[in-house]
Amino acid sequence: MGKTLLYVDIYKSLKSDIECGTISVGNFLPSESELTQRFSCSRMTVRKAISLLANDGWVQSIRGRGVRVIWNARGSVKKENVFSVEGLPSFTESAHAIGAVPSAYVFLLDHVVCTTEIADMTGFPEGTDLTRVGLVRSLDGKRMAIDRHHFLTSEIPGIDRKVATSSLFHYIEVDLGIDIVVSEREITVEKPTVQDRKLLSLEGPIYLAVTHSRTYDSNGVEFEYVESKYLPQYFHFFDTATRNPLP
Amino acid sequence: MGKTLLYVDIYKSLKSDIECGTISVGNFLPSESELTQRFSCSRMTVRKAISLLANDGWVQSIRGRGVRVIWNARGSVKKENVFSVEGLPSFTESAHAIGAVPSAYVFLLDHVVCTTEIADMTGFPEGTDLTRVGLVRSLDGKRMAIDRHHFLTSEIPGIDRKVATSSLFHYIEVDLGIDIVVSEREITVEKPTVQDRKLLSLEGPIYLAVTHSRTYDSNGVEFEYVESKYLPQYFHFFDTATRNPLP
DNA sequence: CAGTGGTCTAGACCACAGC
DNA sequence: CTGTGGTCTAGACCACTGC
Repeated sequence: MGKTLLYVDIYKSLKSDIECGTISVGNFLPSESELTQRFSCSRMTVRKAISLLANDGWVQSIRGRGVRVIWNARGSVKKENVFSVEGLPSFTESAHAIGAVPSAYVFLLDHVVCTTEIADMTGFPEGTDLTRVGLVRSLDGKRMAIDRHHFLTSEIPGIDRKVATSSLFHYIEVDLGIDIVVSEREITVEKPTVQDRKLLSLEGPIYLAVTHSRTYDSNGVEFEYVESKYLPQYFHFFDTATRNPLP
Repeated sequence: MGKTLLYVDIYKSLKSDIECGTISVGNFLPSESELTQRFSCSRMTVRKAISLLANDGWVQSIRGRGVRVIWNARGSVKKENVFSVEGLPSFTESAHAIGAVPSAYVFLLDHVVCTTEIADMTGFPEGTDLTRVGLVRSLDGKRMAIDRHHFLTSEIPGIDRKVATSSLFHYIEVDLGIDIVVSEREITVEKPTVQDRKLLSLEGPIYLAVTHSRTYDSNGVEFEYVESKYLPQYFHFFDTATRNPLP
């Protein structure tokens, strides 16, 4: 399946060296010229691989010195019992990563026509048909999050209870053959609504971690808008930021 | 200061076209070959500029078709009265961006030697001298966040109450001439401690949005570890994620 | 089919760090 | 001074899109 992209090979090789400790934190990667020889490729290909590592927060390039491996938060938290919200893994993938058994309960599944109000919120064109899916996510039987999806029905047709309960990501990526390419996400902290309280059996005062995101396929079409609300103890988000690009 | 980097010029030019609506959401940028002619440069330089736009979440490349402008959350919230936690702006910069008057109260300023426990938390080497700074941040006189900094004293010496109260970022970047390059950040939602409650005058049950981050300079040295706790109504975080690089 | 972006090569000059 | 990464050129072939 996997076409062998040269820079992906190099990326994986270097990342593996870092994860295994062959190159430890604070030390430098082999120089670009050394890597071009080792992999028999051009310098640009090596640099592409290194830029992937840098974007992931594994390394930092220092002009005149080399490329240094830096501390990476993901490594140290990996095996703890927290549900990590990072990159674009599916709920099921994230659950398996921490050895928990995921399940889902469908509390909503219907169709609506996109109104002006919904269009403002979701970014979908007015008048289009949207599939709404409401899910309560559980880990090892304990309810921990609510997902409220809006799907563009023309792109993601045929969602039923069975699909919604198993894995929406799997259905979209494998069954429909759609590439999930990019997602914009906004994180806030809000009080639960009355419905939230019922769905998660919340009692007393509490706040939820809320994410709103829009997902695009490889054709640049937005096909999903989703609001997720997490119980605070299950919410963990990692980010790597850079301060520079535009002076 | 402003060396003219070609790809930064192209980046700014295209970004300006998008922000002004010259190229609106859903439409395509000029093709790479057209841009190479317009800017009299090689294709790689154009692609570098486009990759910056893509990393910022402005556009999405679609093979065989072009580069499409996509909806961008930052644009629609820009002028609202929310304090945006995004990229690596300083507190003062973010405050000015929404037209609010920032202020700070120093509740802690001392030195400690890095113990094993602190080293685990912050990532600093054991035995080094650390400068601790505790701040309560206010917007227009209303307390909204707590910052607890640990600075590597050897890299960031001379922090006093005056520096801490005005702008730490300005002191580090301008006065000390240190480039802030990259920062790793973790976001969670937690209950306030007793001290948090006193500092923010909190009453009743509430949760805070918490970020932990490590900041590195251009030499790859971690010089700052900071925990920030925000009142929920002031916390907004934006992120663009991609699902691909490593199959 | 022509046009697009994705990958890749083989060079070049520069700014900077360390000796 | 050498070696490093940062920028940039001028090509090439490929996979994919739309006509």
